Amino acid sequence: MSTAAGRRRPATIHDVAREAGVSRGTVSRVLNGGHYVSPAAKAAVDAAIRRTGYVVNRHARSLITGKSDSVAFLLTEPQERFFEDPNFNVLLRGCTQALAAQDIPLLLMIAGTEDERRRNLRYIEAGHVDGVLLVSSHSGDPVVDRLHAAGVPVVACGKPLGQTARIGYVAADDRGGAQDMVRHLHATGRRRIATVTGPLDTPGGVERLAGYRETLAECGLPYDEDLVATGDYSRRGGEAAARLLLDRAPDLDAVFVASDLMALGVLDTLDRAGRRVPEDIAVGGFDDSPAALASRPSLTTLRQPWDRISAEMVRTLLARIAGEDPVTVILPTELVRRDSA
Amino acid sequence: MSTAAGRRRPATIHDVAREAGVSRGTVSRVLNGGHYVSPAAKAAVDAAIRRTGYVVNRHARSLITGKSDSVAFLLTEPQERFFEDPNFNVLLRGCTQALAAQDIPLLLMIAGTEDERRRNLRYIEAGHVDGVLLVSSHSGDPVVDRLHAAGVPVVACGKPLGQTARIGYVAADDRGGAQDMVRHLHATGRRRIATVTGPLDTPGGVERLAGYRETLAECGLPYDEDLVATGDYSRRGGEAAARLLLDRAPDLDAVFVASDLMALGVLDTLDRAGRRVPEDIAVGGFDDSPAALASRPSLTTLRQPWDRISAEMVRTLLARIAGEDPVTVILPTELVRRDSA
DNA sequence: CTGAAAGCGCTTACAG
DNA sequence: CTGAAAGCGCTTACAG
Repeated sequence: MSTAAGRRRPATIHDVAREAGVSRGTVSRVLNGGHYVSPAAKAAVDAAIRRTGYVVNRHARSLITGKSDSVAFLLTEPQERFFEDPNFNVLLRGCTQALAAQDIPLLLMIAGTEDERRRNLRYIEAGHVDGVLLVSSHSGDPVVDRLHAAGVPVVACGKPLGQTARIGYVAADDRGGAQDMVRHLHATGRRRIATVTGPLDTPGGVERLAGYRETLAECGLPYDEDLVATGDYSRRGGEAAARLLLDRAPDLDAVFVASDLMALGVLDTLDRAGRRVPEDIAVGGFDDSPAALASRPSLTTLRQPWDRISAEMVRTLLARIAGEDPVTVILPTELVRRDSA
Repeated sequence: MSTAAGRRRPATIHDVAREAGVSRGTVSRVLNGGHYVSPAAKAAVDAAIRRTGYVVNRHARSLITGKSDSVAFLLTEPQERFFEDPNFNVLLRGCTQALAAQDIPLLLMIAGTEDERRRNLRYIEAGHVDGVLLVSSHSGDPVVDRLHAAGVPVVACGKPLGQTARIGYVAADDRGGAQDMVRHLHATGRRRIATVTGPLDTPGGVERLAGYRETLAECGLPYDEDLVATGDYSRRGGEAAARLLLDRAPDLDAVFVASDLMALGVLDTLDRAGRRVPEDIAVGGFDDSPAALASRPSLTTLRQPWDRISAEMVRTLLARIAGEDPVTVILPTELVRRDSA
């Protein structure tokens, strides 16, 4: 086939038509589902396609259909955090592969700077992609509104906060996960259960705190503000929050931390304070990141179903592109028991 | 502008021409560099573009130019390893951003399975991208030959081993980095310096070992096979290699490990064996991954210039697409001194 | 410097 | 079921 050096002029629909002895319209019909085509014609075209090694020219197709048959994966600032998050890789890989199964390429777009954001929005608003998989942690991110205003199908990863526009999203069950963890801590005898939350302008911050609070009530435990500290999803933030908690409530016997990374910081602080985990204080994380396994003690945590999240994002985006209404998908998390609680 | 719901029919070159009072050919000339256009005409067209919000239809352009103005980032199996590698993120992000600066979208392609490989190759060979940024750790990867045979411009990350085809690549100076580390170990008084290599069918495996060996000679130290163990870039592989080394050469006083991840395994083994780092045994890694900072003791290691690697990959690929010959770029690493050596 | 025209490779009503 | 034809939005020699 492709023996000679350099690129050969690729076969066109015209070559296939000549080879098969039919018109170009018939070839096109075979390419697009084979409706209104006789079995004989279809067979001839299929054979001709094989002989000529024909592959459709997507640019020509897109020019006339007005669709690009491609999808953007758009990461808005601050992307650094995501690029350090191993879960992000799982998400990106999952989306790429789910799209590839439908022969849809994924365009990776990073809107870290203002300039990049302008560029990417211009590209998307020009109709160069059929839809957008959006990863944005930014509450009230203007990108969401811009995309919505442009009429571009969008599916977000996680609930977009502070949005008026109704856009579809796929998220893990943050609240349910938090409930599972607090129930577990309670069931193993803990009664002074503290929490380190995520930033309260993120879904994970708000929802996991809500789940914590609800389960406390369910277990007949009082809600005590001294047991609640706000973190920023960083390891250092976890350290500081744990110091604050230890200071305000030295008698605490468990901490539910809204992310594994922060939980590592909590472990550091507890270690320095001479508190043993889990003997004195149980620690539960969230994410089931690789660090959860590597830490000492290994972390009891909640696994987010990133593989299912990516699959659902792609599925619902394609449905949206096909004209369906935006939907919300909430996927369950799974409690992973290790040594810390 | 884009107020109403849904997508508006976007402006075409025709609209711009009418608005500016010139022909479509003139608009096109302005779009493509403004050569052979009078200042007055150019000004009129620029104004019309601004008024109409015109954005070029890339499909139409590509159809006629035969170029896609897009580039693939192709990851061949086993991709899992790369997706766990934080350096991979830096590389991917760097490539995306360097391309974005030229308004060239990056198509992310993962060829993990045979099916995915077929799909991606078909897409690329059909001429749907102008070039490929290739990340392949596989010695003798057939993808390289296929791409070369198809005449698609390619730039690889790291030296492609076992290839007859001459393709361009960008790599860190593995050998020089290894030399720096061994010199450092020697300069700090170590005389029984062992090494844990990477797999010997990878450039990092081969080159870092070569650098180790050369520097031993340079320092007047004998090359002793008992001091060389082969790893597989995994933490467990590092553990096992260290046990082997300790067994064969209990008097060793330093280990140069060809990756940080393996170095963590080495630290585990040394810890269990009761050897103190760095007092009894110095340990040097390679990569400067986040784990290098998090480990105890923190790891002395070699930083790979991933930001420069990505920039050079994009630069040389674009040059190659423009018709230049393939080139090789070797970028220096940097010794990062921390606590382990 | 500029316009008119051809043509890139496809899809899709429109007749038959 | 099938062919002929129009047209998607652009670029690029070709005349002027």
